[in-house]
Amino acid sequence: MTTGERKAYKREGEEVRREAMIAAALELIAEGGIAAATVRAIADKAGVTPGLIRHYFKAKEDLTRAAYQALMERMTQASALVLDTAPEGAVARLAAFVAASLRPPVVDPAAMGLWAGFIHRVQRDPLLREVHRTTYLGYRDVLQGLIAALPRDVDAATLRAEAIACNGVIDGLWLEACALPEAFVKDELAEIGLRSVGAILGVDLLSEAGNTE
Amino acid sequence: MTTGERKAYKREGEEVRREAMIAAALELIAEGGIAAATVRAIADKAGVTPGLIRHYFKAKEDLTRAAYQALMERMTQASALVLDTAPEGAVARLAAFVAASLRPPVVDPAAMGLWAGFIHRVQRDPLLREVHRTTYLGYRDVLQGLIAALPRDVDAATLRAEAIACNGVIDGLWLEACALPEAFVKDELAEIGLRSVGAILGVDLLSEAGNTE
DNA sequence: GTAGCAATTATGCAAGCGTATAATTGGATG
DNA sequence: CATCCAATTATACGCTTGCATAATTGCTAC
Repeated sequence: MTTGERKAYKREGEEVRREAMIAAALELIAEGGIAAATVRAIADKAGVTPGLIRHYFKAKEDLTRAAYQALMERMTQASALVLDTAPEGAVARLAAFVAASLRPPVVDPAAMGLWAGFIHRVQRDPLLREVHRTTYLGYRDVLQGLIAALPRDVDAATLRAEAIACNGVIDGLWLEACALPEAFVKDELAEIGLRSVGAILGVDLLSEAGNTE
Repeated sequence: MTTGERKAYKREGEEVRREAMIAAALELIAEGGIAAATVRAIADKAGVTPGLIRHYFKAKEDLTRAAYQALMERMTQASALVLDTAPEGAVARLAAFVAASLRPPVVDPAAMGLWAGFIHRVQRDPLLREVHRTTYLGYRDVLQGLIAALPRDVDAATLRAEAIACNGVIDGLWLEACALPEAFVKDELAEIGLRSVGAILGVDLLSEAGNTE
């Protein structure tokens, strides 16, 4: 049976298909690296045929760009989401934000592999570079806003330097938690992050965020 | 002229050829990403023919592993080198080490792209993973040794946490300096790094390292 | 010098890649 | 229920890839 029959299919809106292809590409890259995200594999995982990818994306590079943008949006949204349900008080909000950035699901080896896979292209493709720049500065601005709300008195230049420094701590610890998760005990890095950011800013974040689930 | 003539060559020792191939692979990955490091391109850059690669490396994966190990050794050696010519005094030595890690040539977009290109394989290949683990912990041990030499009184657990935190700051700032060099003015990140590490440890590193070349 | 072996080059292959183009078909429209 | 177009599938092409294997050649020992 089923000899030479054409595949049955259902028509979908453009948005649905594009998102399915982007999701499929990200999954494949996470699982097997950039090399695994071939047009055929993406089509397969998205439930379509390779030709359709070309129909929605002029070239594979365009799909790659869209996937990177989607990844960055997903990552920053996950961090910012914590603020919606965060307690009141500047110190507590900052603590919640820092801790959330250093715990699952933000800490996720797959996400780091994904992110790393794009870096080389980001360095060379101006469009990807702009996405990266915007995302990074946006994240830092949120952090800087949280720092500015602290009950302290600092000038603008100091504030900027503090935001860069805290962002650096968070990124660095995030990286290590993702890259070598078994080298640390649970929540060790979140605690270290709170202590370090607190030390940089001259604020006690640890007692305020003792049990943020 | 030169029709169908076989390539003239010179015999070399095994070590020479292996190193040439590894160097060629790293250069290609830095320039064009993992995908650019094909067997043919590597052979070309190393001045040999593709077949010779197979002669010295059972499979391309073996060459990849050797290249990663070489990269990691190169990166950590560059950081540790500063300590040989560093001034005396625990505070000054630590300051020199931190500052060196956040300035060229350690801060180098190409090196970061190279490092990122390997991450996915590191996460999956146990041999690469072990190389990563050893390198990371080795670097952190050096840092922890510098911190331990400070004129302070802390217990072992605190020392470990401090080393992790400082390593995180350095890594995070290194990452940002490499990824978005134009977003910071010269030496801005080195200064921020010194201030942050100093704040975490309760030591003033800035005045001690004002003009470290 | 010449014999011999390891180092090196040359050639070929099967598989997979991205892309182009042509043939179909689902589903709204009248 | 026939029409029609966009959405989708199918097929094919030219290239590149990693790898295997066979043919050569530079060097060294005698």
